[in-house]
Amino acid sequence: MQKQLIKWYQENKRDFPWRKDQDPYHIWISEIMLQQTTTETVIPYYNRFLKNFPNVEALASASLEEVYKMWEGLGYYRRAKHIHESAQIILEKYQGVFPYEYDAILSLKGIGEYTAGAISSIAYGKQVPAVDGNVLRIISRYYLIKENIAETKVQKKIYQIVQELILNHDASAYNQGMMDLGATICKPVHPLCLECPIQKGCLAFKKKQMDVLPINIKKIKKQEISYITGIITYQNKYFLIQNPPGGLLENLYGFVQYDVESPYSFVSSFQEEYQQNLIIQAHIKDIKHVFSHRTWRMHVYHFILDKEIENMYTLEEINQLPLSTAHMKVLKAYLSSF
DNA sequence: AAATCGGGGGA
DNA sequence: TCCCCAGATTT
Repeated sequence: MQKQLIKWYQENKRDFPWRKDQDPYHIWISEIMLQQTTTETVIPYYNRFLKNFPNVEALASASLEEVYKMWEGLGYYRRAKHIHESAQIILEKYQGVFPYEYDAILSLKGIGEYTAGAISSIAYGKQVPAVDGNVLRIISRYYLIKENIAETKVQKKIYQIVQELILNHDASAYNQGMMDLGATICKPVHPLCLECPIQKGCLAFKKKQMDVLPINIKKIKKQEISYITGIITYQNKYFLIQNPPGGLLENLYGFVQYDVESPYSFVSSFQEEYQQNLIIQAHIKDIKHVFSHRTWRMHVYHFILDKEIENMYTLEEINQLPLSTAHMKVLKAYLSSF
């Protein structure tokens, strides 16, 4: 099936800004952004990022906060920290040249087996698999693998299969072809088998099992947290905190919120933490924000301080700070409440 | 092996 | 509501 897939890819490949050349820096940035993120979402972020940080040196010499700002809204913010850290490693350890060896690439921060394979094959033409969600799904269907693709054991098996498939073939075209096939033809639901270039050898199509494969069972329990979220102002300034490293939305800025029931409890909690008194001004809005593993219910209130304290910012200053999407919603709700 | 880490879009 | 998306890292 390799030849049909590669031929199909060469004739039908999608046009993306990161497919204009094979510069490893470009491939790297795109692959990091594309982790668990759709291509349509990435395109504007990619273009803006390269405009601001055109090469490794520019990225390495930027501040972490500037990189976070470019990442604002894209999610999985550790990627921004890792990409910045890796740029500095490339500068110091590899004289600013993106490493060529697979193991060196894999050892960079934020690069796992998939991303190392994608960069190695696309930028350098190496014979390495790049097994992502698309490949797991396509191979599972093609070979009628009725095992749970969420299991490491099954993923290793599929990696081996792909490794043999790409021997003596164009791995770059194969890997990218699988991604395009998965996105446009061999989709998770309602695959377009009649248009598929590798339909002939596909066992799932032959056995009419394409709608039940792949089997992908992962248990995720989503907890729901209810917050009072405080927009705390004094005159034209807003009180913001920076999230501590290691946790959710690390290093991003946001409003204070406590896991309490009422705005009165919020005032008490704030008094205890910051030794400052607050006046409850108004209820703004209730906002629901869903993450992959938890849900926030934010009951947004406006509070007023009786003087200016540390960590207060004007709207102009906030524009320069990276905020999470959740708290960007909070700010917009407040500004549109007048 | 399971948990953690964002946000958006489709059905 | 549930699932998925060019996954990686920590526990």
